[in-house]
Amino acid sequence: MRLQELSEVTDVSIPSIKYYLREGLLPPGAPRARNQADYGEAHVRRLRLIRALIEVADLSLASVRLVIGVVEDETATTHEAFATAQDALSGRSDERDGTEEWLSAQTEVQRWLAGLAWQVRPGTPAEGELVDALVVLRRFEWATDASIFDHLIAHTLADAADEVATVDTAAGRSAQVEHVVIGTVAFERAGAALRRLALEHHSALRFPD
Amino acid sequence: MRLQELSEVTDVSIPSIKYYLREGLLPPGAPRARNQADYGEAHVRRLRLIRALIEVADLSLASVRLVIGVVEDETATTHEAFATAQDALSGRSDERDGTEEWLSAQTEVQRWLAGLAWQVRPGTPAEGELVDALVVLRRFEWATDASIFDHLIAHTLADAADEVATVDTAAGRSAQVEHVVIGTVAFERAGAALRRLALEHHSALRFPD
DNA sequence: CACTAATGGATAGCATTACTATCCCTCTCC
DNA sequence: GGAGAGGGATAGTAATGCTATCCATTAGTG
Repeated sequence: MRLQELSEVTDVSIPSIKYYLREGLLPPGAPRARNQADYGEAHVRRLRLIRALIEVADLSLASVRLVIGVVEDETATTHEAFATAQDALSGRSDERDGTEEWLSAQTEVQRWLAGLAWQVRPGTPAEGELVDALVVLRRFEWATDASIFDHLIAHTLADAADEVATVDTAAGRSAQVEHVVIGTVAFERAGAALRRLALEHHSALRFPD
Repeated sequence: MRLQELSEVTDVSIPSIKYYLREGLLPPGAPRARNQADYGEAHVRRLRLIRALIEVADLSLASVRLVIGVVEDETATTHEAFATAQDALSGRSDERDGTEEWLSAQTEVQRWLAGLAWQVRPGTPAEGELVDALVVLRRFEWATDASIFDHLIAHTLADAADEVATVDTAAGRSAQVEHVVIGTVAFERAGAALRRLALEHHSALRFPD
């Protein structure tokens, strides 16, 4: 497959593909000659992964690079790879951490998480996102402690179990990581969208006017 | 309250506040004199809303402007205001719409949504986000139809009902919209974070190594 | 009443991100 | 043997979200 065909199949412009090649997000094609390269299914898949991360997960190219790094790393254990990928998918910057207000919320979130006894690393970006959410809920007098999140636990845990169960143990590490990444990204977006539709539905029921 | 104090209380720099004033996101303070203005609680709240939308919901200032427009509009009905706010919170661009692949997924999503019989407007950004998610799931052979989202319905609907129930009917329109906006933003972020932590937990259980 | 410092208003500059465009020369393939 | 695709390099660009500087005014401070 030549560059132009790759561009047509994936609906990504040639300059963009060249840019991704320059940035090392897309591996170079097999050099058929000094200036003629051959691209295959792997390149199509990689481009689709990049576009999904940019368009659906709203990641920066820097975060996309991290995710791809995990996908390409065949040395880490399966669990390590999944955990690192989840971190990269967050796209969170830690600029807000460290204020008194933030640290107070962090202490509360950590206390609450400890009560769940989940096997998660402390200090992950996901923990930081929970803290961000609690800070906002506190500022607007929605909540004071993290028990406001209690009702999310049951179904979230069940969903996650189902999603982890779909991982094909016979597949290679890269395919497994890619599978989990796509699942995370797509269901996160779908869940948020469905949540907003459900809010609209219930608002229609409660406020018919 | 003077500009500097407002800046200190909200932890937003003076140039940023001036910028928000220029952009009309923050209403001007009460002019105590030709070049001295007085800011109050409403300005603190508004700045917190802006920062929450930027930092937690990752909205652009253009989308923040839309949300604020809804918050300030006292003429719309409660339900109209909520629905419009949900649209603004999406931050989705419709650049991807219209390809054959996308339209096919859209047809499927609309068919599936019709089966739910929810009272939602067709063509909302949230519907577009569901379509985006389905397109990705199809590309990576995760799913072919929207029934992959079935398991999300029950708890999403229950969560939304709870959230709508917390709206204080005695409060003013602006306070109600602000309440719903903050709830949507914070729980969306918290739900996604908790989902990633639950994935890590279940990955640890299934792949202990 | 003098003086430091903040204010509103205006305008310009800047850093980052994600491309996009242009050259230029090589090499392929019909 | 000539059109055209390819690689490599470099430069340009559009949008976003501030940040900096200047200015004349004026408010508190002693």
